[in-house]
Amino acid sequence: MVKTRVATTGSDRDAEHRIIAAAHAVFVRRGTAGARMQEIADEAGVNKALLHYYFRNKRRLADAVFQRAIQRLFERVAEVLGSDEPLEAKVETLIGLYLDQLSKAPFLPGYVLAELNQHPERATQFAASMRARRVAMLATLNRQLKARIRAGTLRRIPTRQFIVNLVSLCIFPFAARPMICAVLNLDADGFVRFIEERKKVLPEFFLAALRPPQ
Amino acid sequence: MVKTRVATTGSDRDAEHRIIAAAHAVFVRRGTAGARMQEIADEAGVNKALLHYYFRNKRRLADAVFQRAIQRLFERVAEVLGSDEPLEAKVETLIGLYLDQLSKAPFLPGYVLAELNQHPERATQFAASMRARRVAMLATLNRQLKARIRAGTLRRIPTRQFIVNLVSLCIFPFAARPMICAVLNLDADGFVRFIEERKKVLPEFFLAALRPPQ
DNA sequence: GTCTATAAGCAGATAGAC
DNA sequence: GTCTATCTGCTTATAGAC
Repeated sequence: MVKTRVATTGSDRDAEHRIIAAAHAVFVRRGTAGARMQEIADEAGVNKALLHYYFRNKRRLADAVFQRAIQRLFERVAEVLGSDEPLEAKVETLIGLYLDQLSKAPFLPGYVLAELNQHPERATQFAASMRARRVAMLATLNRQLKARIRAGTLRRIPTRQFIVNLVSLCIFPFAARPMICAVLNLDADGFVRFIEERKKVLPEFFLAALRPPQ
Repeated sequence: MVKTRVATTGSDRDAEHRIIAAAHAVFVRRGTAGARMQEIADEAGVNKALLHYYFRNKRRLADAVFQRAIQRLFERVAEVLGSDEPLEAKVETLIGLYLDQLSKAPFLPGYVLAELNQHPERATQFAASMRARRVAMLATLNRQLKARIRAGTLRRIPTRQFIVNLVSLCIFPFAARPMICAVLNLDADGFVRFIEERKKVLPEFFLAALRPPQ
């Protein structure tokens, strides 16, 4: 008997979808080693055995979740970085995009970084899923920077340092959220306001750093 | 019978010291949930039971390691941030100190961030160990920035954004090391060179961002 | 496809000899 | 203080009914 699929939105479609959504939530907050299949089953509203039916074992489920996570985290960002938009506009677009996107998934960066540090094989998985975009993105950006430096309208900076600076300033506050909240004495609401403030301050700050000397 | 302590250096003093050094290594690379008492015992060259003799259980051992880690990561940094050194010098000192220190313990930031994200109770522990320095540090820095902004020798920026920017640019490259190596196609040696380059580029970049408009 | 029940393995923790 | 041996409980994974 074929089950009739009702067109519903989002998280309560079919069991498989509910499971991976639940797995995402649990892996993100506990890390792969800390996550429990039982907790995922509970959160999905199904039995533990069903997780194995769909994903065979914990490892495969974790792989699927990680793959989804890096896709979410970098898909649109890589597009923007590699686009032909002028440099200043690109920086502003990227900061806005990142801060908005991460505001909606503030624990994603911490999860991805932890996975990459604790499971070396993830780095390979990550590299593979980046390979397609990596080269084009670097080439475009490199060309833009070189041209502007030659024209004297940009402070001299290696492309890779430019990228790492930009990404650091966007991602770190989320990855280090508990640390920042402790040091700056912020509650959840205070952190939201901090990020709102950051949306205004960061583009100014970054663009100022790019202006040539004198 | 009292054991005669021979004055040796570093890691092979007594069993307790060997255990915590081993625990540090294992917790840092696996995370608390992924770490195994057996692996720690092996790395310390003692039996599992001895870990329990000295630290009673895994939780207490993990607490001790985490406490050590945050102390190493922030002790000297907080001193510099709260000192009365002039602003530009302070920035240069801090960047140099951070990049040098983290070059020697490149996995520490990833571990601390992961712990803070995955174990909410750690945030409390962290906040407690910061409380002493936190207020003084913020006050000193705030005073410096305010004075310079009033004098027109500094771009207007909220103190907390200043701190987060500075810390992001220093710590993130280490916390995201596997990610950065994948995107920039660096091996272990390439990463070291990247950081060396960064020691020169980052102070310029950061100080440029602080210069007032016009 | 989804469940219940259970097997199999492992990790943390303790008892007790030396 | 340090070891060997062992227990207990938990977690993943499977068997098999519906």
